[in-house]
Amino acid sequence: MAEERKISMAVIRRLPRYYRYLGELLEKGVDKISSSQLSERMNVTASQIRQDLNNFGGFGQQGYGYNVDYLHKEISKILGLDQNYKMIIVGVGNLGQALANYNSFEKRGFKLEGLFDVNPRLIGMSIRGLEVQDIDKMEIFVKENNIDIAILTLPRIRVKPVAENLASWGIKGLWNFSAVDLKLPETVQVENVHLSHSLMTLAYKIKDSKEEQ
Amino acid sequence: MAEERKISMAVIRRLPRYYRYLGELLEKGVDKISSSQLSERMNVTASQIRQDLNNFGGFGQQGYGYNVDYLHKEISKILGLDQNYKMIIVGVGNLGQALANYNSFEKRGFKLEGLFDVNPRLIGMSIRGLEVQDIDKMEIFVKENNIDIAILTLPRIRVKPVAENLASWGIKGLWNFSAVDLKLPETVQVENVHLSHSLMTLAYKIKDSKEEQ
DNA sequence: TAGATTGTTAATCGATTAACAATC
DNA sequence: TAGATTGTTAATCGATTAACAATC
Repeated sequence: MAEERKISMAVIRRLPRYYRYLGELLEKGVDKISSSQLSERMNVTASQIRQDLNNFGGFGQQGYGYNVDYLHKEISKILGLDQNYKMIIVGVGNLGQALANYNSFEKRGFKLEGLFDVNPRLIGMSIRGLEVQDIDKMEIFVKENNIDIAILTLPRIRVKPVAENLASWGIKGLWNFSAVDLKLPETVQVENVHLSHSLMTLAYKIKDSKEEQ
Repeated sequence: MAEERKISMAVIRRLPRYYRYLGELLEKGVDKISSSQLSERMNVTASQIRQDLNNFGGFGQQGYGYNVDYLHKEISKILGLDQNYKMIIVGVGNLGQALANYNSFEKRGFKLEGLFDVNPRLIGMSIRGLEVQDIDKMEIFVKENNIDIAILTLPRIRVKPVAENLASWGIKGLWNFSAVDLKLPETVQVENVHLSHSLMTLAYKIKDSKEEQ
């Protein structure tokens, strides 16, 4: 009964990249690929690809390789992309608006259902057919519509209480764009996008490359 | 002479987080902290903090701990935040506009100097005092103004040639928001922000947490 | 001085790579 | 069948944690 598991985050974070490359191959009409061919394209070792995939099962065929379409579908299942997710955006400032205008998330089953803000100037505004609502209405909305994911694009000071509320209302995931580390019950999954960290890392890389000459 | 180096990216990517926590402590007026106090706040081991810092030198004092202000400044130097960086945004769609409106980057020395797009409807538009310019004018602009960093927020198909041009014009870093892996001469440093990857990872975490119950 | 906490070495743990037997 | 390539075990490498001597 006891499923051996606990796959490392390092592996998981490589899956979207495999998924992307396989999608591109699919578009090009390539129907089979070996781990070594893929490794060359992706600049990783063939060994790593096989190890990564074999965490989830044997998707290939000895002597042949991997069927691109099949592997692509399997990875999408592993990542949970065969599901649909209902999302809301909390904080409709610049970044929130930008994400609201993205339509590519919907292709993968991430459906935007609501927009919320405290700012009266924004409330009532419409983005891609959705009206920005007062954040006071969020509790009822989340509960009634069974929202899965909240995109947090609000000022860092306001994030903590909002996240805690959302957690208590049964949200499953938070996509957090604020420079705050959230400590929440483990019923809620948090994925952080720390843009400032990323930019600082770029600064380091630039500095470091100069020093190497 | 031979400086022993090559610090792993794992270490580097933790530095901005240390930097952030130290900044918060500074705001609170805390002037000293031990690795174990910091480790508790940050949810990492004290040992890791000391190891990480000692890659760059001894910033603490036995029996005392670390001076918050000093350590904060030192980390900022390590990351290269004591420098100024001139940036441009290439692709002034939703995300490009959102980033253009961010003012917090400037506080750390990242100065936005120009905006570029191909879309005639966007050209001439003004964001925070900067006019969107035709991408044709980018070469001269980058060279004349010694631009350090280009923020790439353009459609994935257009990224590759633009990145290659920028590289040849002497840009030092690319902050790439498109789902493309760039292969460029090592004079150019690339930092990717793959939002779609991040969202897929969140989907996995949600799926995985459900399965665990 | 005694107590505290660093800097650093050594031990452990995990992740990546290499190798090869299994098998299509 | 022979050739190719996977799945998987074993070897290596690197990163994290533990331990403790140095020292403030």
